[in-house]
Order: sequence, then structure tokens, then C-alpha cells
Amino acid sequence: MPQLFAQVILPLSLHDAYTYRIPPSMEQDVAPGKRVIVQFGQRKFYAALVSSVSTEKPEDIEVKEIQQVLDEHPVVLPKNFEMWHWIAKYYCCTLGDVFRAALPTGLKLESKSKIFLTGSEEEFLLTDVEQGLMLEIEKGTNVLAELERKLKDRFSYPALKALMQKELVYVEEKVHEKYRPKTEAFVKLHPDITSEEVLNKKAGEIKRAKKQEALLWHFCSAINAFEKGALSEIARKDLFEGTNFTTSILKGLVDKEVLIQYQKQVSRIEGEKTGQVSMNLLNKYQAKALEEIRESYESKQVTLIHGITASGKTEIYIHLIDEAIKTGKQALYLVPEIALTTQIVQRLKNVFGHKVGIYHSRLNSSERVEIWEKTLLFQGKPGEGYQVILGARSAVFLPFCNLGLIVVDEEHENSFKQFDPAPRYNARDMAVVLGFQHHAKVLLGSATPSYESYHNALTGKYGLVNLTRRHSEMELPEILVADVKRAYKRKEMHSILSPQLYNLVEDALEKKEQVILFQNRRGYSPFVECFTCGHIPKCTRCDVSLTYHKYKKRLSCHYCGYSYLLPDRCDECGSPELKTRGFGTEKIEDEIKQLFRNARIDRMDLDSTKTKNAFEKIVRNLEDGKTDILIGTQMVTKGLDFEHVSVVGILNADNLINFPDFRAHERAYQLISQVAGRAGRKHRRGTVVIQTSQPDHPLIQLIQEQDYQKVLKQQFEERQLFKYPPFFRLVKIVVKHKNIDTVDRAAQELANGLRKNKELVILGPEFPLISRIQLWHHKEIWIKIDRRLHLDQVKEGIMAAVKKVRSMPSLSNCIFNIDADPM
DNA sequence: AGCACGCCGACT
DNA sequence: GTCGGCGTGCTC
Repeated sequence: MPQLFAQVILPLSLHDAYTYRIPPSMEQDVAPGKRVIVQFGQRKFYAALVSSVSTEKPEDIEVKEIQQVLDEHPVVLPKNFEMWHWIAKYYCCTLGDVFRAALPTGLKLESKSKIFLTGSEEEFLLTDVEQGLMLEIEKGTNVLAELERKLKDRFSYPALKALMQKELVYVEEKVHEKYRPKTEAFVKLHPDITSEEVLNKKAGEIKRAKKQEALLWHFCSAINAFEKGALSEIARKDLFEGTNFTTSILKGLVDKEVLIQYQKQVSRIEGEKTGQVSMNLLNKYQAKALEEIRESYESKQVTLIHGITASGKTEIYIHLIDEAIKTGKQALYLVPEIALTTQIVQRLKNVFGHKVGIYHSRLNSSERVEIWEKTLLFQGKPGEGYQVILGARSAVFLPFCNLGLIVVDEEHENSFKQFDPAPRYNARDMAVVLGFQHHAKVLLGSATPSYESYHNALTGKYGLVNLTRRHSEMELPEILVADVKRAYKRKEMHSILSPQLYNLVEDALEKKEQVILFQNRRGYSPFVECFTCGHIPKCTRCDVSLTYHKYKKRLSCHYCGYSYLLPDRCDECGSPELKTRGFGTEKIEDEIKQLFRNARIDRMDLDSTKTKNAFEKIVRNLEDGKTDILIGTQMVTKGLDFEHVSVVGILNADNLINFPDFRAHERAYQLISQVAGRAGRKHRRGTVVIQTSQPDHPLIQLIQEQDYQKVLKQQFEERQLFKYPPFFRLVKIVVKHKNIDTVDRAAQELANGLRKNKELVILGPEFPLISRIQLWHHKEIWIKIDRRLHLDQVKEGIMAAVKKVRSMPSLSNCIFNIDADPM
């Protein structure tokens, strides 16, 4: 038999696959899609993924051997692998990057260097650093990385090397399996006991061991041995529950071959009650939309449902998922991370029971591995695997074998896009590609669809279904615009609330109705300013002013986390008069508490939801009517169904509209209409007040009209004129370096290189809004690509241009982040 | 991402 | 003369 070699992908940012020899003993076991342990470089071991097996050996290269095969069955299917290649190409990253994003942490292994004492008795004169090292190792710290972290500057590699040379310590590389299946002890009757007679006979033999006998009868009644509907086995902990039996009593019965005890793999995922509830009936508008979606699918792979807030899209999704799984296929339901609340999870579990798996970032790594494996299981044992997956963006990487339907709810949400690290993928777009790959239908849903999707619908690439009725015949909220500039001039602004909004809030409180106030800034104030000299404290590592957080009394940087106590005096001139400027949610909370002293006020932002369950508690309090006024950032916009909110205030629409980004208007409109959608649920029309100093701004007018089609029409003209999506494709490249001159040079070289392709429109290089983060200077280049150009070729060109700059002297240590379809 | 190699400045 | 900084290139 000829020598076999495996091409493997390593979990590192490397462009090529690497070849390893397959030892004869492993020839049967190595196969594409399985993980193998290989040594890479001098020391490190990794779990790599086999991409292919062949007899070809690379020339002139010393090939290492595979150390171990980790999987019995492939963990990645050929189909999934195909997708990985597509991602690497489209998002300009390496297969290793995709590998890291795709597999749950529990399946990615990397060796750790461990240091052990040799136990040598020899005496040496050690330096201080060497002695410090020995002491720490003797204390039991043996992971190299930990040693480094604990000793900080008292750690040095040469000292460690010296200890190794003196043969006092040695280093070993160890790979740790991060995932261990959870097992539990189970008990069942010994296989020899085949009838009640045999059992009675056995029982007679143990009459003298009273406790054992009692346990045996307890066991029999627990599983109803020899009765109809008997269980064959029982978990030991269930058997012992509420009794005084111990494992030693059980052991007696096991020794006498009456019972047997064994370990069995169990799931970590809570087996909540899966009492199946039937699906809700659809109202006539929902039913009509469902019918239209079905019709659309006859000619289109992808359909966009434009359904206003509270129109009941979820129920339509559930009906479609039900149809898909009845044909024996899998369904994937993607939602933004924040929308994965217990409400939606419970709803799906109620309808689809144990067929549903939930996949998101808050699961621990073992739970994620279990979801992965149960998704995989659907291929061989459909009954035991997951057929429906509800998940956040990373769920697109799960090992599906036969998808029939993919639903992407709130498809316009930018949290479907991964910013960092690579691959900078958009799960919504991947869902579409995944749909084509599996010949599955794709449904994109939103109350405010992204311009990209809407454009695809208008041009006929996607089907389009409108759902414009809210359930219970609810009316759209009334949208009022408060001109704060004029109110200031007239000296009517006595607080952050315009008189209009103030009166409405007061009114609502009187009627025991709830209010939501939206401000897209957390903290107390976005910056502080010295009243005397005008100095504004800035982050020393980033190019931003520091936000003041009152409850912590600290100035903190929202980009790197750096923070310090608010000084008594100005750092520059020593003046004690430091003024807070601008409004964050904290300051608004303070002020509202002053204004409405009897109201129960709560705040929802990143800071108030950091602790576990805090988010859910805030939501519950509002739902239960324990909160009168909720102040929040965009967190309040995400799929929360509040029943008694009658007034919504958008405190500052200006900073949304004026944001320097081509998507600012799209985002502002989406955000404002999502917040507005919280107003007026059952039986009552809500009111929304938008505070702005530009009441005549065209976007404000359009928002007031609540006519999305009109917004799109106007915005499309602008986008086309200025060559932006959906008419042009975008690629953004961020060049980073700690030295500002190096960034300048690298970015300039790259722009020059890119400009050689005359078909591309190149913007920059320019400093972005925040031009320095964590001591790294940034410079951006934007590439606008005509949709008629050959995209693969353009991307290859971009990669080549980056590669060329990277190879220039002294620019190789620049970081180049390529972002296809940036958001 | 590590890690080794190699070329320059600050010490014994 | 050596130690150690970091820039550069390679890892099957």
C-alpha cells in the first residue's frame, strides 16, 4: 500500500494547508472532516482538521507524522467545508480563520507548555530570577503561560533555559481535551434476571441483608419491573432520591449479580419539559402573507418579508419551519444575539420540543459542543439529532447536512456582521449562500429591511411579501417632532425634556401608563470639560474623550476600557471646576428622577445589564408594571414586547442623523422606527416624540410619514449617485501600526497599489473617526466595486496588493484588516 | 499565532 | 567582549 498523506487545516491565520504523514496504524481512521493532533513548529501541538487524504507528498519538505486521530466520525461535513472555502475567498481571510470561527472552543485544542521539576538533588548557585522561578514551580504553577503571568517582570526565558540546562526542570507539551462528555451512574437489572420468578429467587437469597433487600424492592417499584410500560434503567441519583440508601448498599446488590451499575453519557442541556403545544392559528393577514411566501418560493430561493413591528412574523416563521421539518429537512432560525430571550426560546421549545437546539454565545463550551454533535447526529440518526436550530450568527457554521429552510429575523441588524476577528462575515448573507448550497428556502424578515435586501427584492432577485397590519388591529403610533432649538431660544427647555414630551410623560404617569426614553449614549456624560481652561480629558491610548460614569465616579474609555477616578481638579490648569457635558443614560436617569419623584425609574444599557439575568429582570419589571419610566440605549429596541408603553421619547435624534457614515440615515431611520414600535400595543395608539434641532431635516419628515418605500426611493438615488451599496460593493481595509508614520506609509503604498486597477474607486487613505485605539494608529482605505466587475478577480487583486505591501521592508509588522461588505 | 534566527545598541 | 532588544521569516 502506498504511503498516505493528509492535508490539514490548522487553527491559525495561515493561507495554506499543511501535509502530514499518516502512520500505517492510523490509515483506517484518518478521513476528511476529522480532527487530528499534529506538531506544528518546534514545540506546539494543535488539533488540526483533515481536509483531504492523498498519496502525494510535497517535494523538498520534511513531513511530520500525525500524532493521534481525535474523532471517530467526521465533525465537519464535506458540504460545510465547501462553505468554508467560499467564506475564505469572499471575506478575504484564511481557512484557518474560518476554522477558528466555525468550531466551538471545546473542539479546538492547543498544547500548553508545562514545566516539571526533575527532582535533581544537585546544588547550584542560582540567580535571583532563577530562584524565583524555582519557588513558583515548587508551589505548583506549572503551565508556562501562567508562570509568565504570575511572575510578570520577575519572569525571563533565559532564566528558564538556564534551569533546564542545569537539569532542574524540564518542559513538556501537553494537549488537553477540553470537552468531556458528561456521564452519570445508571442502574438496571442484571441480564440473568429474565423473569419475576428468577427475581424472587434472588431476593430470597439476600433476605439477611435487610437494607439490600429494601433497596431491591424500591428499585423494582421505581422502574415497575416486569410490568407493562416498565423502564429498563434508572439514574442512580433518581433511584436514591428521597431515600437513605447509599452506594455501598447498591454495591452489595451489584456484587450478588442482582443489579448492574454503569456509566452512561448524558446531556448537559437541560431537558425542559417538552410537552408539545400546537401552533397558534394565524390571523387572516398572517395567513395571507404565509400563502404569498409559499407562492414566492415557487420561483424564488429567497423571500423578504417586510412586516411592521408587532405584525406577528414569528408565528409565520414557526409555520414555515413546521412545514420544512415535515419534509424531513433541517431548519435554521437566526436572530440577533439580544433577541434570544427566554420568550422566543420557550415558544420554539413548546412547539418543536426536543427537536430544537439553541446555539448562542452565552452557552458554555461543553454545551456548545453538544449542540454541534447533535446537529451532526441528524445525518445518521434523525430522531436523536437536532432538526431545528435557533441561534445567533455563529449558528451558520453548525454542521448541517440537509437544510430545508433558513429564517433570518431582523435581517437588517448589524449584529449579524462579525467585526473582529476575521472572518468578518455577515450571517444574513451567509444564510443566503447556505440556502443556495442546500437548495433550501431562505426567509429574511424585518420591519425596516436593509437597503441591500430591499434592493434585491425590488430587482426581482428576491421575492417580496408585505405584512402591514399589526395584530389586534393596532394602529401605528403618532409621531411628533419637538424642535428643541426653538424651545431653547424661547427658554422653554427646563430639562432634557421638551415641554411637549414633559407633558406627555406626566400625562402617561397619571394614567398609569409606561414611558420609554431613548438615548444612544451610555454613561453619565460623554465628556467632561474644565470650565476655566476648556481642557477635555482624553484617553491616553485612544483618540477619544473619556466618558464620565457617575455611579463609579470614574472617567472611562469605551474603546479600551481604561478608566480612572474623576480628579478633583483639572489635570491641565488645576482649576476645580470640571463640568460634565452632554447626556448619557445615567445622567438622564438622574434628571428624570428629579423631575418625576414618585415614578419608578429603571435604566437599560450595557452597564446596567452586565450581571447575569439583569437584562431579563429589567424586562420583567417593565412587563409586570413595576417600572414607570425606562431609560435606555438601543438595547430597548430589540424585539421586546411591552404591553403598556404609551409614550416613547427619542431624546436626541441629531446625533443619529449627523453621524458621519454613509449608512447614518438608514440606521437612524431603522433605530427610530424600532424604538417607536415599542409604543402603543394593545387597544391604544401610542405617541412618539422625536427631539431634534433640525425639524425640517428630510429624514425627520420621512420618519414622521412612516413610509419606508418613500425613504428607500430617496435614499437609493443618493446611494447610486455616490457609488455606495446596494449599487456598488464595498471593501474596507484598515491599516494599523503603533507608529503613525509607518501607518501613513503602508496605507499610502497600499492605496497606490490598489489604484493600479483603474476600474476600482479608491477612497483614502484617511484617518477614521477614532484614529487611535489602544496605542494603535488606524488608517482606512475604502474600495468601491462596480457590481458588473468580476468579484473574485477584484478580491484576488486586493489580496495581492496587501501581500505586496506586507513584503516591503519595515511594513511587514503592520496589520491589514480586510472587511468585505463593511457595516 | 509562536518561535528561532540574526543584526544592532548598552552593559560587565 | 556579551546580553538582550526587536525586525524578519518560517512552520508540513
